[in-house]
Amino acid sequence: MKVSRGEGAYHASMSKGGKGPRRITIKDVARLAGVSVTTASVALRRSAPVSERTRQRVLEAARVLRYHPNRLARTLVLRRSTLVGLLVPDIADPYFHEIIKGIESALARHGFSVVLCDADRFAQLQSRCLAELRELQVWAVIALGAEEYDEASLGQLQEEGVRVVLIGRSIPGFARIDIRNDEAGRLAARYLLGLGHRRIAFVMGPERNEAALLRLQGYREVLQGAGVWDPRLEFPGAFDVASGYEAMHRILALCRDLPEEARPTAVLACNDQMGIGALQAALRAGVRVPGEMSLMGIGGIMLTNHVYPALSTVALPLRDMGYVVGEFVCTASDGSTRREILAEVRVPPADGEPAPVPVLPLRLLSRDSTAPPVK
Amino acid sequence: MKVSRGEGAYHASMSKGGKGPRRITIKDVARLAGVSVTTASVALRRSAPVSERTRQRVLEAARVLRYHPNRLARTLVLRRSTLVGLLVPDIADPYFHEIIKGIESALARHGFSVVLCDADRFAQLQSRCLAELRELQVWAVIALGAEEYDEASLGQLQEEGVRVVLIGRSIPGFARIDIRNDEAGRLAARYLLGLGHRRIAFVMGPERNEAALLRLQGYREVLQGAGVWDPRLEFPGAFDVASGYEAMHRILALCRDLPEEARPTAVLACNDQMGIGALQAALRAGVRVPGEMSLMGIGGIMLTNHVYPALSTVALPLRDMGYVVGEFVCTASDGSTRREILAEVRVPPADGEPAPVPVLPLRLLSRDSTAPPVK
DNA sequence: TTGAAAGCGCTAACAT
DNA sequence: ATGTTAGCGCTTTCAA
Repeated sequence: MKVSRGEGAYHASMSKGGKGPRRITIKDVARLAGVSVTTASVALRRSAPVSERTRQRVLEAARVLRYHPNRLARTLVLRRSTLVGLLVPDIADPYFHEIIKGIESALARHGFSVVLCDADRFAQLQSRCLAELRELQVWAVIALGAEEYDEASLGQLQEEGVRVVLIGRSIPGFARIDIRNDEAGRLAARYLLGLGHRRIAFVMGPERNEAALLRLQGYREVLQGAGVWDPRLEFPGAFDVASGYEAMHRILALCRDLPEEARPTAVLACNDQMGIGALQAALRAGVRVPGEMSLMGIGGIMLTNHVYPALSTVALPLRDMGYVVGEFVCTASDGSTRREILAEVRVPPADGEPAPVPVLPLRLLSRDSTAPPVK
Repeated sequence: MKVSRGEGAYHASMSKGGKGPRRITIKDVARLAGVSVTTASVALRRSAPVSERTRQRVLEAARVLRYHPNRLARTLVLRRSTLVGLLVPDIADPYFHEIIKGIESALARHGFSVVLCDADRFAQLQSRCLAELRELQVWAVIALGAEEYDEASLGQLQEEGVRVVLIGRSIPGFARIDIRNDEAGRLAARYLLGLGHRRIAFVMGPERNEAALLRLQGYREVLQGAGVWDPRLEFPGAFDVASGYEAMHRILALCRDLPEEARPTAVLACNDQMGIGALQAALRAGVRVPGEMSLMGIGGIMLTNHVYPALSTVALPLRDMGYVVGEFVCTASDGSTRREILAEVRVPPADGEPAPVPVLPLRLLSRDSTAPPVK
């Protein structure tokens, strides 16, 4: 069980751990540097004054031994974890990628690590994931875009001091950060209107999805404002490509039943995935895009640029938002945990505290799938 | 905020932790059940015989208190982590999604959690990620598809007893699991040949990417076997959509310089992303697909089904492979760590031990982007 | 069958 | 400036 300068350290290690060499601990560093464990710790962490000479000795020992601190042990004693749980309904959903990257880069800057939980669209798995994260003593949980949350588990976590942040859905009592979804809907609708379209169909998102509802609301507002809203032009969808495909089928079917002037000339999909599905359905049906029909999505995922014709869309500041979330999780003090942050708009000063809300602009990407309607 | 019958337990907690309620520990459970910590532990883990009555009492207490064990503490004392590091060059790359899902489901079955490290294509970040994972005392590291690995860090990790598994690249001394990339190349080439194509261009992957090289090799073999291989029809690429786009531009330029009969009639991209880029470039250039040019990819990512026309491809058993990797990491005993596993083919019996290699078949997906060449 | 004690790797009082 | 002691939450000897 002795270690230090390595002669036989390897040998001794075999005794306890069972298999594999024991890892280097701060004890080894201390021994090699000829100081106490405390001094080694202090020298390494600069948490108290140490003579420069000893500090160098300790650092040198750590270098030689390739010492890396055991973060689990540190967490245990400090009662401050560096693990953050990321709950995502489907890692394959491109909508989350930029967000995750943003989150990761913020967390990395602060020395946090990400535990990934792909809940795989199952509500039941979500509870298990949350239990797992609790066992791992995570510092925070960031929950992405699920329609349904296990509020009880989430609540318990928060009770226990874990920061919980929701994206894409708000539940009273929980912090939430999101982009301005309603504004995205408005922006897209205004753009289509500006192009000259009057009959603009909408492919909706999942019924219980708040982000989807907000985008729909934005669309409605603008169309109503222009006096061209028609509820019959709103079609159900579920955020996935297939449902966009189906929706477009229904839209085309409707077109056949309608007189020329009553047909929609543009389709706004509540997200890019559905926009891409719709595009595919239109092309397959022989509909020219944007010649006969303009199509657009919301989101700005890379994919929209990789279809032909490239899909117009509203680019959401997903990565920046992710970054904000990461920063929030790392820096928020306990009191401010229950506030909402909406990018793009400064939240009303909730409790006098200066709102830590960066402005994350939405960008309209006018590409090849949209054009003025043929008269 | 109070903890069941918590006579005073809660109170005591506020003293140390600083902020937030203390989490329930096994001590609390023991106290409530009126037994020692040891007995509580034993009852919970069934690690030794306990009277049924006490066991029930402990279980009940744990239930009431909503006790969840601290996995970090357990790891510390048991010297057996439940964390597995996942090193991925780019979480947004769809190629990894199914693999990750497979890995996750296997790991979850065994009670392991995933620490995600998005190395973001930077070799330098990779070292930091690896250091981070070591600090987290991960049980294993699964490294996905990087061209370049920090072999030193990886090696040290393995020295320390961490299981290291590589996907998409082999380094001597490390375990590796992958699909049969060469076979995928062969399968695609044979299919195109079978369709009647004789001049088949190939868009290559990154030069140092082993999976890419193997696919290229399979393609060459088949074409050479048929006596139709032409090195001038091999174009550089980098696995991303943009490089597929560019490659197709070059191919089309070549077509203009070539006499009718010497022009390629099909393009095989080394992965789906480049196939999609090539498709886009072709469509944009007014080339009919598959009328004038057949296009296909390798991989079988969802995306191929969401472009128009749907891209033919070779579906790789990515999810299954991921699952195999996960299982491997959880179950492998130390001795077998340095073996290679290739799906689809039984590895040569390395050391007499029965090869734990499932057969994961490749599937050719013949879709709308490929057709016989026009004569 | 149960409990007391020791210790995993680390850090923070509190001495010295 | 440095070392001693205690303890984070847990499990496992080893006694009782």
